[in-house]
Amino acid sequence: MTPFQPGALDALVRNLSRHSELSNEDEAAILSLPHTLRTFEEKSFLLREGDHPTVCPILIRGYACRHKVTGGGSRQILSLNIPGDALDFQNLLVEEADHNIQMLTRGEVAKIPVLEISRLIEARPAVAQAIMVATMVESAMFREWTVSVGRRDARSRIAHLLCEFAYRVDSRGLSDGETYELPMNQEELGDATGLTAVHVNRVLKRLEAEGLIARNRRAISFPDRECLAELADFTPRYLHVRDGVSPRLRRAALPSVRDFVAAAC
Amino acid sequence: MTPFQPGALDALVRNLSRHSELSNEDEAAILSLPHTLRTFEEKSFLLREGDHPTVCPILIRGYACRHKVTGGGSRQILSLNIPGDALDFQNLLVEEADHNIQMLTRGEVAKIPVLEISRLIEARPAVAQAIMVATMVESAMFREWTVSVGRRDARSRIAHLLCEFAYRVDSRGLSDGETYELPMNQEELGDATGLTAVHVNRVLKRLEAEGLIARNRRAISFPDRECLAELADFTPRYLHVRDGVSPRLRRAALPSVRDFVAAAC
DNA sequence: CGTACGTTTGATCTTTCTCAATAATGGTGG
DNA sequence: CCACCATTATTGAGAAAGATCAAACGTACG
Repeated sequence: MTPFQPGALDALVRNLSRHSELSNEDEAAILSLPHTLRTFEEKSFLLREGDHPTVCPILIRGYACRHKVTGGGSRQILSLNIPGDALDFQNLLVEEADHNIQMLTRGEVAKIPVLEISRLIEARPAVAQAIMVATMVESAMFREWTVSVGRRDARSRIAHLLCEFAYRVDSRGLSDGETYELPMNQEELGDATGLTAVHVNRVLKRLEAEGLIARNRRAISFPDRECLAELADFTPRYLHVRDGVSPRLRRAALPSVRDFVAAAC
Repeated sequence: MTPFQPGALDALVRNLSRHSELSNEDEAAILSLPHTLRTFEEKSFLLREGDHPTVCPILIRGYACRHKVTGGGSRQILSLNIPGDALDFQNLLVEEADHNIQMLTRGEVAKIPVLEISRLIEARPAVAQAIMVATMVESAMFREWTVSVGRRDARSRIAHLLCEFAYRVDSRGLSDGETYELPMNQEELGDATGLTAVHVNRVLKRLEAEGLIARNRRAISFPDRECLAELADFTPRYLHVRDGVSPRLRRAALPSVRDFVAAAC
């Protein structure tokens, strides 16, 4: 457990800035938030249903997910978290957490005392607003996730998850825009999409055979991104990114991405 | 359009008080928020994807839902709204709404200027907190909805929707605790649960044959609530109601409800 | 009384699940 | 380096849940 690791919260700033305008002072205030850094192993829980959280964990490195388990024992993954995500704005204000947060891979987490967050919110309205917006955008992602699970077939569902993951990773500057290391196995992909691992496998093989994705172990790339997005019914409006994705991607953007960027200007 | 209807915002206060502690002054401040009242017909849109909302609509009478439509034209209903719900905290801070809000029945809506909400939030921290909490609880409902659609079979899914609806209506004192007028047809029930109307019909008939529900047109009652909740895998923790439901129901509560209430004390 | 809308029912077809077995893959200890 | 183990991926065959298509039946309402 390392206290006050300078630079650890860069990713959080990059995350919040995607949706909101932050001044240099705002950014500096976030970066200097007191926190402790800790490594968590793959599959370790950061929060369990029923807990009452007292610190706010920020994912610095690695990947995590939110999930709930039904009475029958099956699991539904509700969202993926990538570096820079605040993992617990969702539970901060309620008595008991209603879902679990679990690491998908080994990674590092910065924990900020809730009190410090409260202080920052009071001192800096722009930061308060940015946190609210980030939380709302998270809700928007939950909604789109429901649409996928409820109304898209297995192929679109998986394609949609891949598109969203790639888009989010890109918009935070975490990828080369070519290849994405998917932080989960086919079982977990099934739990995320409401399918079985077996069916996930068949769909992935089909997408591969159709030339829509290329795989090497868990690394995935998209030879024809536009076509995949079309099939996935992926429109990034719900991600509410202010300026679209990185310049590199903006050039070669999907039509829907282009529209979105144009509309946002 | 009637301005300043006194008493119209009672329902909002009742809603916010379910999760947060509000002083008499806080409640008075909410009740005296300037607003206009308007009637909306069944199926009319209160908000469309792409809109930028400038007022905050509060549902006073009648029922509404949030939904998204896929590229293929199918609809996924994401949540039901009942009197007292603020319909648009979710979109207030983002540039473009990412989903639609549509009346399920005829009803009345109070529109509060966003500016007035901002003022109130600045003046009364407890109200700000209550609004945040209500928004978080809404997110929790989105998540549970996803679990239903992703991991429960048709029977449990519909049963779950019925349990949640009844519980929410009860906890806001909008029912006699016996019979519930479901504000939607079987097509809409299908769009909410990710099923077809035909299959919804078959499941309803089956639940009826099993004695788990009784129907008269759209009015539904639950002869064996406990058993239905069991089958639905319904645990109201995610609704984060502070003191459980009305005293009447608390007496005859489901085991899960009872546990929840006990835990909350 | 006819029209529109919603419900109900039957027959058939598809998608996805389940069960089961086999093949890769990566890591471990010897 | 190799044998062994656990985990994950892949494939096949059969079953089941739910979708689709089509028609009939009610009921409210103009």
